[in-house]
Amino acid sequence: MPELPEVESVRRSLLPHLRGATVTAATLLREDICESHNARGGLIATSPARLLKGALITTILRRGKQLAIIAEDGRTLCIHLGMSGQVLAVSPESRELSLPHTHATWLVRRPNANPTLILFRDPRRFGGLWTFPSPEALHLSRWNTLGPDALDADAAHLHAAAASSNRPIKALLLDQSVLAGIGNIYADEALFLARLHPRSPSNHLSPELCHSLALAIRHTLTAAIQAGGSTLRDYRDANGQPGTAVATHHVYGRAGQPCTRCHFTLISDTVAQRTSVWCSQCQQHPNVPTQTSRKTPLRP
DNA sequence: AGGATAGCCTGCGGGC
DNA sequence: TGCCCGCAGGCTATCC
Repeated sequence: MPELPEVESVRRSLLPHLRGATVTAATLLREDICESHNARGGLIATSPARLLKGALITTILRRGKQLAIIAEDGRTLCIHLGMSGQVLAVSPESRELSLPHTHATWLVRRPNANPTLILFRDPRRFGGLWTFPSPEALHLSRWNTLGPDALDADAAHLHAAAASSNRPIKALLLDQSVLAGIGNIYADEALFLARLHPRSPSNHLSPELCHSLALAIRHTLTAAIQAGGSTLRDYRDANGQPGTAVATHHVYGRAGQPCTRCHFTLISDTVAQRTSVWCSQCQQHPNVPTQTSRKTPLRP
């Protein structure tokens, strides 16, 4: 469930705890959730130093659904939350230390501040940690497979990717190599906003429809970030705060309820191997492209 | 080669 | 009450 807006919310809530902080201890409690890589991408043994022990943290990057904590000397820790992962900043005396499925911890200290304990939890273990000697090594061996960040969704790029595929448009949106950051929730929401049927063949989308869709993606993700992300059950930011974006969902989780636009009953079915919800009245397949394709105005 | 599918893993809710 | 089943989900490996 952590998709781009949730991961961005974690990044923003984590940054005040980590920027300018020194990592005084790094502990891996479960070895198989972490992979360490050398500069060429080869696998090497994980150590506290590779998990940033002794490092001064300068910033946290995000690409799609992945985070990267960057140290002044270049050391880079990539974090993927999978579907149930959490990064929590707590007091070192906190009881949350004993939460089950805590796989790694970092003790960090900022100048003139009390120490903070950072926890990585991931009950379902679809997430994980990856260490690299530099941000370049991360890009080389991991982030190079990702498409542009979905916050920068661009009509021309989307159209180019769509034109070469007849997969349903929803499958294209979920493909992280096309656009990084969209998951099941925001795919459905963006398609609703763009009035596109999730089963629309990608190569039937006109440049105008791709423009509407890119706009809808950016709008959906930006609004969700402002709401702190969608908390269905587990999601929390680094301070333990849930997000309120669920209240703004038009379709996800609303099957059987009336469409917020036309009041028809929203339907649910499997598209691209994912439970999908849409309005059969508002969301149409695009007409097969013609010389005189109509512009479809984007109206929430 | 592109696209569909299986499998990973745990927690929770529904049905019996 | 307790058990079992199905489902949720991102991503990789594998198959067609």
